[in-house]
Amino acid sequence: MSSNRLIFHVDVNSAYLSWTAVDRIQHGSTMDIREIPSVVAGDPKNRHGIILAKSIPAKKYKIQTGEPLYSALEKCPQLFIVSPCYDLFVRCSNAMMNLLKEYTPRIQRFSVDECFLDFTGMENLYPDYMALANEIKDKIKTELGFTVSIGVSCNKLLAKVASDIKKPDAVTSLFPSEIKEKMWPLDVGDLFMVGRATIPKLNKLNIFTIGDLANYNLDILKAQLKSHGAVIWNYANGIENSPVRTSNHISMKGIGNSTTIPFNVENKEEAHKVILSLCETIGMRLRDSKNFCSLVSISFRTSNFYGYGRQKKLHYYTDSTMKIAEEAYKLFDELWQNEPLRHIGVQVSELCTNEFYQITLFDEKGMDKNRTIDKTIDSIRLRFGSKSIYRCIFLQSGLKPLTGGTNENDFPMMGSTL
DNA sequence: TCTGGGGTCCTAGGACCC
DNA sequence: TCTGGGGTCCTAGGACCC
Repeated sequence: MSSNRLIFHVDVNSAYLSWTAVDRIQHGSTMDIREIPSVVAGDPKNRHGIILAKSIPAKKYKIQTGEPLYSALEKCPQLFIVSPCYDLFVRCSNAMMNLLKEYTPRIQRFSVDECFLDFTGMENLYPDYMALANEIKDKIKTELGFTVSIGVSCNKLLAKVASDIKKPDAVTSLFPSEIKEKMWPLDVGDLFMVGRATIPKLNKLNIFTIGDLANYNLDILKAQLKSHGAVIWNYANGIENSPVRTSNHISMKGIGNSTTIPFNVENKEEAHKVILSLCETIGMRLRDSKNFCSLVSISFRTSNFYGYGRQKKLHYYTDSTMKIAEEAYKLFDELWQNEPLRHIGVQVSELCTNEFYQITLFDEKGMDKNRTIDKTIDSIRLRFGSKSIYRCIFLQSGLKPLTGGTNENDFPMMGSTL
C-alpha cells in the first residue's frame, strides 16, 4: 500500500537567485548576492519588470515573487537587481538532475527547480532514509554550490509540504503520524492547490489552518467548491497516491508561446507579425515533438491589462507553421477591437502523434508544400542557428522573427498536477 | 519605466442530436 | 401547444502550479 512508499521532494532554495549567485562567484565576484537584499527581475524598459526570485534578506522587506520591481524598490531602495539568464538556469537544473540520478532512476522532474525521487523498496541499499536525504542535500551543496530543502514522506503531496517546512538547506520528514503535529497548524494557504482565490472562500467557512480544512465536513466543502473541495480535503488529510512519473511516461497536452512586446501594438499588420513569430516557435516545437494539433487559441492583453482569448477547433490536424498562423490571424481579427496591445499569445492543443497521420495524410503525391518548407527551415535552423533564416517581413520591423525558446525546456512543467 | 511566461485541469453554457 | 432529459461537442473563462 501507499503507506509503504518512500518519496523525497527536492526543492532548490530561491532557485534563480541561488544559481545566479553561484555563477557570479564562479566568475570571480567576491560578493554573494544571497547574503544581501537582492532579486532576479526582468527589465522594466521591456515591460518585463517583475520579481522572479528573491534572496532571504530581501524577503525580510516583504518582497514577493511576482510583484512589480517598482513596488519592490519602494520597500527596499537599496535592492540589488540582477537579470535572469535562462540558459544558466537550465544548465544548473540539469546538473542537479544528473547528480540525483546517481541515487535512483525513479525521478520526476516537476519543474526547473523541483523534483520527486522514489526510493520505495530500496531499504537494503539505503537503510537510513534521513541519512540518505542529508547526504543528497550536502552533496548538492558541496558539488554544485547551492542549497536545497528535502521533504521525506510516503507520498508526493506530503513530501512537497515537508520540503517547505524548513528552509534553506534542510531535511524534514512528514509521515502520516506527524501530520497532526507538523502540518495541521500551518496556514491553509500553505497547502498545495490552495491559492489566491480559494483562501478567502475557505476563510468564509471559518477554515484558517490546514487542520481546520482536514476536519471540515466533506459534503459541505464539495457543495461549495465542487471537485476541488474534495481534492484539497484529501490533501489536508495527507491522502494522495499519484505515482512518481519518470519523464518517458509524460506526454505533452499543448504548446503555448506568448510575449509581452516592449511597445504597444496598434495595427493589425504588426499584430499578425507578432503572431507569426510566436507560431514559428510553436511549429518547430510541435514538429520536434512529432505531434499534430487540432485546436488553436490566441490570447492578448491590452495596454490597460484587460485580457481576451479565443479558440477554434480545427477539423483537421496540422503541424504547419503557416496553417497555425493563418488560423490564429482569423481568431485575432474576430476578437480584436483596435485596443493597443501589450501582450499576445498563441496556444495549440488537442495533440496527436504524427506517426500514423504522416503516412495517411502526406503520401508522396499529396505532400503539403508547407510541410516541405517547414522541414527545410527546421533543419537549417538546427544546423546554423535560429537566426540563420527568417521571413523578410521581420526586417526592420523592430520585432523578433522568432519568439520563445524551442528546445531548452525539454522537460515538462506540470505545475498543478502531481 | 507598473504588473512575465509556460503549463494542466475544471466548469458552465449554448448548440445540436436523439 | 403543455415545455422531458440525456448525451456530446465547442467555446470562454477561471483556478491552480512553477
